[in-house]
Amino acid sequence: MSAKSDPGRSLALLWGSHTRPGRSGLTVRAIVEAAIALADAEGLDAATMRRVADKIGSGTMSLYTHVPGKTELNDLMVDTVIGELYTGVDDPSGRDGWRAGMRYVAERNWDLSLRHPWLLDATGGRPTLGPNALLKYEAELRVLDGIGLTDVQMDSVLTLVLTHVEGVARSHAGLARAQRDSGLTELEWWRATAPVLERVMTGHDFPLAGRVGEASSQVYQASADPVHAFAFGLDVILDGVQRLID
Amino acid sequence: MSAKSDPGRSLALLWGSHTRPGRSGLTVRAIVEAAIALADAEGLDAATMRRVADKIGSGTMSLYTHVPGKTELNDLMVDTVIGELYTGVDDPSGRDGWRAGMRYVAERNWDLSLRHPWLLDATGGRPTLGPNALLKYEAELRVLDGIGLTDVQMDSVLTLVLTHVEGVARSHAGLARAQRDSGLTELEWWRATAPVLERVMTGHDFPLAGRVGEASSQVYQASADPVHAFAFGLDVILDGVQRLID
DNA sequence: GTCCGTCGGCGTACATCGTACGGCACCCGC
DNA sequence: GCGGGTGCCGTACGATGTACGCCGACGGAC
Repeated sequence: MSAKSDPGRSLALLWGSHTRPGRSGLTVRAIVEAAIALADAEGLDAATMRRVADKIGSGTMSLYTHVPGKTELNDLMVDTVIGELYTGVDDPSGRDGWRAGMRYVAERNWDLSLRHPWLLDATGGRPTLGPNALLKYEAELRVLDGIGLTDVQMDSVLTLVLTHVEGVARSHAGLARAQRDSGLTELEWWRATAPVLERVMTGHDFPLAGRVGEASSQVYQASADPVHAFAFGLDVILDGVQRLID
Repeated sequence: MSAKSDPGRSLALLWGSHTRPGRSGLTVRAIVEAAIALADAEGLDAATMRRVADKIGSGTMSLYTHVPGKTELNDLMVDTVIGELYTGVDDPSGRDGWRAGMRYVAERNWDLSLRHPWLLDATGGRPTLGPNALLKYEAELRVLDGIGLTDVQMDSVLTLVLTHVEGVARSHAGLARAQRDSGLTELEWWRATAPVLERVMTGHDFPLAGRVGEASSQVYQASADPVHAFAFGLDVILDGVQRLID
């Protein structure tokens, strides 16, 4: 791993032209798209420099001519898929009221995370100030503009909703990944776990955990239900925001 | 990496005795504690099998006599630090009302994530049904028992609050990590980034993003403020829960 | 007391990762 | 036509988790 870290260069790359080819036709765009395809199909771990290069038909080290390193490639991947969010669909602010607008924002972000689960692993750390990320911020803020919130409150509300979506989406992705890695569905895993858990828990007493856990897993048919958590949490949060506005 | 995955064995390990020594005095407890110390000091990436073994004074492969693999060691680390949550302090349900109780739960979890930032990277996937995790679930549910929520609602509310805390804690940890890795403080990074961003953004127009982003970063003195997000979000969520109860 | 099977401890080896380094060959300006 | 810069890329290094198999020390049977 390199110790370098040049914010200026990263930013310039994010905003620059990705279609200017080198001698063999290699472009930044092609590299990023190959990496995204790999990550979509097999997870972020599969988006290896070697495998990306193979997919493109170039030598591994040739990638470094166009991209400083893995970190910057990740940033490019992130900003690229963020571009999918509101292109070809309605602007979030075109909805009827801030509540419907925020719900729409949440749903679009949720869908994006389902389509690209690796997004959650690739973000974190400093924000990715690419063009599409800024476009997204702008579009989402429009929903909250002019409804009686201060500027800081607008940012806080948006952050709150997005943090919620990210959290439940991460939970969803984690479960899906566990299922893929272990080869066990949620139900199979529970069937293998429950009896051992029962045996090992004898002597201890968890009345509430037992009662509530049982009720929940009965309803969810699983150990957790991110889809339900998404909807429930969004409702509660929007109710709280309502109260903030009044 | 091995392809194995034995829920039964993992559970048994979590609940079993960690103090039974092998021939050279090596115990599961010692291994786990060394790994935690490493992760606390230098991040989860530093908790390598080789480095853990070195710290203990044993051969690398000897660890595998006591622990099936890295995954299971992570689970053990997680359940162990979860044990810190409510030991030696008040039970969350001893508070005055569910609201103060939930606030306490959120704060304890937030503190834990600050003390052990790697926790956020080590969880995810299926839940870690260790003894301390169950104790935590039980203790936290007590806060919400008998206030007019159904069992499923109790689980949903708790999940919502914990998801929020996890999200903002992850944001905090990400910023701290970026600062450590890049050697740039938040302010230094912004000073290096802002001018380039300004230059590259000419021609585009982000009126709201500019206005709101400026106002926020002025108040936070940074690109984001997880501490503020924690408090703000918690208030909003608890207001929403209040409404759910009424 | 002796012997032997079992099992804890661990050295070596392998596939995989990101990437530093340096050589080769092409292409553009003179 | 030719010299220098630059795109391309093969090789090599230090990590990682862990499979495999050897060694040597215990514990029970006689």
